Amino acid sequence: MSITIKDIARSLGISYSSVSRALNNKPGVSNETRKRVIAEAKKMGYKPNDMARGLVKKQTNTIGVIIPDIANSFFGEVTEGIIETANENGYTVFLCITNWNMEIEKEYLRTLQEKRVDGIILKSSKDEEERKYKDEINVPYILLEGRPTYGNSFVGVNNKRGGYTGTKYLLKQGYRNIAFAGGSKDSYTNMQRVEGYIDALEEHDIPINKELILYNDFTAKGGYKLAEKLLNNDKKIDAIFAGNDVIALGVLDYATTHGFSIPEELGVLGFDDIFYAELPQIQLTTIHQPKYELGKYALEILIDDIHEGKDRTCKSIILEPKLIVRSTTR
Amino acid sequence: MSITIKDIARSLGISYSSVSRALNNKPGVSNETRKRVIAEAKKMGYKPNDMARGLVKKQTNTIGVIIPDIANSFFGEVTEGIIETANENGYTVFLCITNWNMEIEKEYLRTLQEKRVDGIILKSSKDEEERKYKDEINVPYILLEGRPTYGNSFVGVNNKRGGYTGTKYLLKQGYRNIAFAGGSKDSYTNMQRVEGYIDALEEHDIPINKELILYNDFTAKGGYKLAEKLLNNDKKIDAIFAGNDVIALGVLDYATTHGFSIPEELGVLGFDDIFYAELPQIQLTTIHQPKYELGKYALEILIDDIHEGKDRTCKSIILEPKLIVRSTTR
DNA sequence: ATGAAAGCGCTAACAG
DNA sequence: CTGTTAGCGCTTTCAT
Repeated sequence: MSITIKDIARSLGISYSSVSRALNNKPGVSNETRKRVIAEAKKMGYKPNDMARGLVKKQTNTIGVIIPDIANSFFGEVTEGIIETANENGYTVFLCITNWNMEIEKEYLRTLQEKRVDGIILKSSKDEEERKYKDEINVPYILLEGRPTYGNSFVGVNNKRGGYTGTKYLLKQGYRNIAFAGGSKDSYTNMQRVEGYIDALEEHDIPINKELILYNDFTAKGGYKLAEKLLNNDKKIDAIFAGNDVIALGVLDYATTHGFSIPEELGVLGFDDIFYAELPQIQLTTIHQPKYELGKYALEILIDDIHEGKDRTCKSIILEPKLIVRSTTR
Repeated sequence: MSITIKDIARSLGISYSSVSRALNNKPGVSNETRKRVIAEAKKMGYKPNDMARGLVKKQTNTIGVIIPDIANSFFGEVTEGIIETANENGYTVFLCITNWNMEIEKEYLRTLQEKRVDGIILKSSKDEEERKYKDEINVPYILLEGRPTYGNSFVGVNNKRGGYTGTKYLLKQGYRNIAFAGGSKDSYTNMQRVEGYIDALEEHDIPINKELILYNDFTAKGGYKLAEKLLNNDKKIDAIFAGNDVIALGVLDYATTHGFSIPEELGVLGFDDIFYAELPQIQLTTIHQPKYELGKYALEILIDDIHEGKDRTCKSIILEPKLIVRSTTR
């Protein structure tokens, strides 16, 4: 069917190991034969078989990336950083989308290892579960944006700091009754943001009201529902810190369609700084995360881990988030 | 290093072909041994090697997807449809992002074939080039959203119809001096939309003004630049039909920040209906494409092609786009 | 039902 | 410099 080095060896009347050497730029072939081999290979339309090669070399130049949701442009941008950096380094990536489903996540972990990927970048749907993977994962893997685990490399931002910075800013702008519209409770990053939020309030001697800290999921719909719960009563909430930008979009949706004037009557703060946050129609004040860089660093560290092999050191990169002031806060 | 069927055969004192049969649910093993094998495999933490398997079975249960840009949520949603459907069918996908770069695209085509993917879904960065791939691609592949090519399966929407429908609507709403802010000239889909636009104008005996049909690329920045060119003069343009939603966002950006009242003074129409188009702050009137379905059908047809093998028939699915009226048109 | 053996396409060690 | 050979881990005949 498809043509192999044996075919081109036969066609040239030489041994196929010579063909292999020639094609791989290995020493041990005369320039003469090397040229002939390369020419013949091209002529015959030869395409090396990576599986056969991988089988003997025990490496595939392939990595697996597991993320919960690609339509969310936060992950879209992170993924872009990963894939582009991977390609620059000669790796191809298997992209796996879990839809925040742990069963699917585990299934992927299995599949990727059966495909013998050289490494895995994982954003777990349930950060707490990550620790249990230790024994199940036998290739280098790196945790992305979750809970740093002992013994594994990690890349993420300082979420607590982000929560703190954002809340401090809202306070400084005169907001006093600030709610938190979170994503999943299972999300470690989400809870870190909440902790930062609490820290800032306490620093200002504002009592923490549990009823103002709500969770749903990381979608616009979730944000809409939370906004409804928070605003459709007499709680007099004057600002909502959203667990991420997509949630914030949902909050804005509810608020604008229900007559809240923004930013005077209600301040809205997001987290991530996705592309759409800066559209003139949105102008969302938010905590910026360096998304592309997150992906880039994740991949670079993973490659280091792969090269270091069995006794790799555990690396950790924590980037600092940054407040971006736009128009949804006064 | 990693454990193999030989290891588990040795540990059980049986031949490794029996192990293979047991693990693959093939006949030819007693239930007794089958159970023992499965238990032992689990106990030893055995993970089958897909490369070895693929080498003999000549199939990888892997497909390659090549798209220009994942950050654009149009492709994000299409990709989601592809990946989810792939997984449901037991396939894993290599995701390749070309950044609209033809060199990278060709490189990917090579790499994917060396990885012996079972099939490829391709959205080329330059639709015209697709035809040249015939000889270079030796696996089933399907064209996504480009120019249907003789001899290949295809999935896309009726772009001409979309351009026509949108323009007719603008006309009906009383807009008369309608410009087209396109993406790349190399994009067949883009040009089809332009053709539909022209058809509609001609039907109303409105002369075509080439100066009102401009091209840049499929980004918000591109849209912003085109809007500047179109609006910053005395051309009295009263509506802009954008090549896609992201372009439309750029157009809206320019228009709002330069004091044009929308939709009275200027109507804006997009194409795609990405998630962000329906945000209350945006409310973009646009031509809806069934994105998830596009991906889903693409994958399903590809699988059919793969199963049909050498003498596969060429299938083609053309979906109808649909006008969604929101607030950027009167 | 089980085992032995061939072979998928390739790399790498070993002779010559 | 070149050819022979032994695997990589697995599936699949073919015997037994």
